Amino acid sequence: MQIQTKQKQIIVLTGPTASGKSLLALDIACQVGAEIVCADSSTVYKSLDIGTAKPSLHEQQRVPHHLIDCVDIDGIYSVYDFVEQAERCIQSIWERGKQVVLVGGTGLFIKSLLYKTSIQKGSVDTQTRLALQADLDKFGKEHLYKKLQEIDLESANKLCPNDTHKVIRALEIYLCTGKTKTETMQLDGKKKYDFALYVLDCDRADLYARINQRVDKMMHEGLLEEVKKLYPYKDCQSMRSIGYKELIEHIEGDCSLSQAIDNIKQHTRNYAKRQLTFFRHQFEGAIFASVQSIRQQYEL
RNA sequence: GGACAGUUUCCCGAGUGGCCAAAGGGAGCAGACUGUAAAUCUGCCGUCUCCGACUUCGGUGGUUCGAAUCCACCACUGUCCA
Repeated sequence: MQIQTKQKQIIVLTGPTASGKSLLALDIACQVGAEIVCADSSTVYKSLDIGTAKPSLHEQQRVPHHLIDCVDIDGIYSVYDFVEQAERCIQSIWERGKQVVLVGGTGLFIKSLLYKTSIQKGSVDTQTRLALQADLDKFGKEHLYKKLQEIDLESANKLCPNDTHKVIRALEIYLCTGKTKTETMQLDGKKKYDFALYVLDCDRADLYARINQRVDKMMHEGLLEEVKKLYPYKDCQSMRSIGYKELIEHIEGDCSLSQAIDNIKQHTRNYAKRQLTFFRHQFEGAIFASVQSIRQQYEL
């Protein structure tokens, strides 16, 4: 028996890593007859399997999953790519008369997909970015920050000179489009889809314990072997994911295996906390709920 | 049994008479977030009736106007010699 939901309302399931999103998504998708779209910046990569807790092939057979394994390990992927692909996926799922369950822990991806944003082609350019990076190395972060203050004081005020990452991006937007970041962002904010957004929430101590256990489980499943195999790609964007960069350090002899494992656990916990902060403040109307209560709601 | 070395705030670790509630890092908590986001960055972080007060630097006494810093003894830890 399937419960009745609005076909074009997207069920969004997010929450910190290891909160049980994937399994819940699977069950809900079965229950309402939906397909799953993943909003996860790591599972998009091929070959990153164990460390990203990617749904197994068996699970992927139960319900069609989209946006998993869609980039090569040495490829680059950005929010722009995600939004573009996700929009297409959603469209085709709807055309098949199915509902969409959007699951994932990458808050920025979800936000950019669900709300109107000025993310568009042409505001990014590797050459420009490299040049800005060179400026940073040569003249220092204060110099870059001053430059941003001159062209876009509003953006500069929101940033800290130390956040060179974002200062560079703001300058890049201006250099590529002739418009400031503040100008390009003016039209943003409206909802693009009808959706119900759930944030899986649980006791912090429980979550941290779950994370530790999951890392141990990944090691048992052969994470180290996976990383060893991918070692030649160690400098790729994909390999900066938690679980991979730490084991690379160990393989290169910078730390013991147990130290590397501890680091993975630590970084995952730190990440989970950051995710929670993002969910709390970036989504209006998000429903914070336990896995239990959501299961009840969907009669699982 | 003897010789050194050490004991600092949750952890690591600086500090060797006043400028020390005590550098720095980590953890923790809170926050920011539009094309690297599993990224990048910020704030708080002994207690309080919080522009001031109070209690801390293994323990107990002592020297001093003043001690985490000097002295004595005790406790524990580490290395070395027996």
